[in-house]
Amino acid sequence: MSPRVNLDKEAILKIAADIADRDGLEAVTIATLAKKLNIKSPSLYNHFDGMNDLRVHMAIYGMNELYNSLINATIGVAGEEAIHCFAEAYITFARSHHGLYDAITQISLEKDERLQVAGDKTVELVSRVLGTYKINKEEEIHIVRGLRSMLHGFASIEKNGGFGLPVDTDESLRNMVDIYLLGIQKYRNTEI
Amino acid sequence: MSPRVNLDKEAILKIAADIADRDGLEAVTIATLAKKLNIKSPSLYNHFDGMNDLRVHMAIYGMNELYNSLINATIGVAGEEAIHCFAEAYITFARSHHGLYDAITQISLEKDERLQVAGDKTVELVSRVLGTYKINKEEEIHIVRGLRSMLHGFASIEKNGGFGLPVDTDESLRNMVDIYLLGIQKYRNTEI
DNA sequence: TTGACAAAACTAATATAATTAGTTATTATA
DNA sequence: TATAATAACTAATTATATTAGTTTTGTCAA
Repeated sequence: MSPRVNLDKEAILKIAADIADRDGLEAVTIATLAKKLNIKSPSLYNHFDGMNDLRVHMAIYGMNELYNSLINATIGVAGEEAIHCFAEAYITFARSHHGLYDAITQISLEKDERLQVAGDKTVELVSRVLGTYKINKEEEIHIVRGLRSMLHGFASIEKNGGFGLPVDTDESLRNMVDIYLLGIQKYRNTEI
Repeated sequence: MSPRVNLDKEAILKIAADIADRDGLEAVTIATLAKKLNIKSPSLYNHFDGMNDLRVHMAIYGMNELYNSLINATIGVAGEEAIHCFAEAYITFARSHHGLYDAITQISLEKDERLQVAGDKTVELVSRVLGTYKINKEEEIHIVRGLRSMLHGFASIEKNGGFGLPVDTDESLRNMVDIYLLGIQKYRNTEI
């Protein structure tokens, strides 16, 4: 009857991400997604175990996309510049992938162990980019957590229109990272 | 027939917040909320203009609750200590109000101007707490944005189980704020 | 080449949510 | 006490997620 559409998970997730980025994450329903794919709602269950499973996979897909952007932005740069590149790429991703970024950040990592794995890659990348700023193992973890917090918080607040004042947000980002890096330097001097 | 329950917005929002904190924000449906209030779903429309309006009001309610906690935590303290108190109170609120915190942070402030107003109070409080660290007007805005980003990002990532490693998160918070404050100091010295 | 099997589509049906329309009861107040 | 506003109600509609059971299609082995 209907010519088999031949979908794979990856293709479906791409479409789902498109809907999310265009119309918001909550616009990705079984119904809208199925319609975009030219199939009926129940057919989606051949590929995903329901809405929950779809959300998990969207998050993993998004994390990998984000990771790729971040890797790309930090190839061939080092030190302070690398960190700024990283930060800029992170925020750029969030800005251009509203819905997918929501998919990444609105999910509890305990829901599925593959989420943890996908997230760990990026955490490790943060750590590598911070290379020269490290002090010791434990301190490194704190510093990585701090940078992740700053970047996610910035992306999230900006997305929701939380930076209302007419002051350039790009400059705020650069300033925030600069201050943090200066802080690490000073912290290191104090420690020794 | 049914004895008039005599609900007011505030009372309803308290119950809604309870459900959100206990079972997650998505568990706050018209149906569950009405049931908790011993009324039928359509009766809720006498108090709120539907789900969207309820979400807006939950966010405003949450912002005010958060603001009160923050005010409370920063009375009678000054300088660096005040900022640490502020940060700790912020994270404590997020930890003990998972669902309500989601209500605050998952809404676009452009949806309703009262959201902007409620948020501005807290932004101004951040600014006051940062008192001594200010440099100039524009710089102040960047610094406030930075601190807000850090705190929200930290709360959000922690809530989703993003800090997986067995390292104390309280220490990470203190460390992050310390480094930021050190950074501001150093930044200020560089500027002059 | 064919036939069987698995994958992936389908239809039909159910449960739950949000919402609207129209009605009834209760409360405050004129 | 009568009335008007408020806030509850029932009934009905639409949309969503999901399940059960069926049909189609493509692949691969005999």
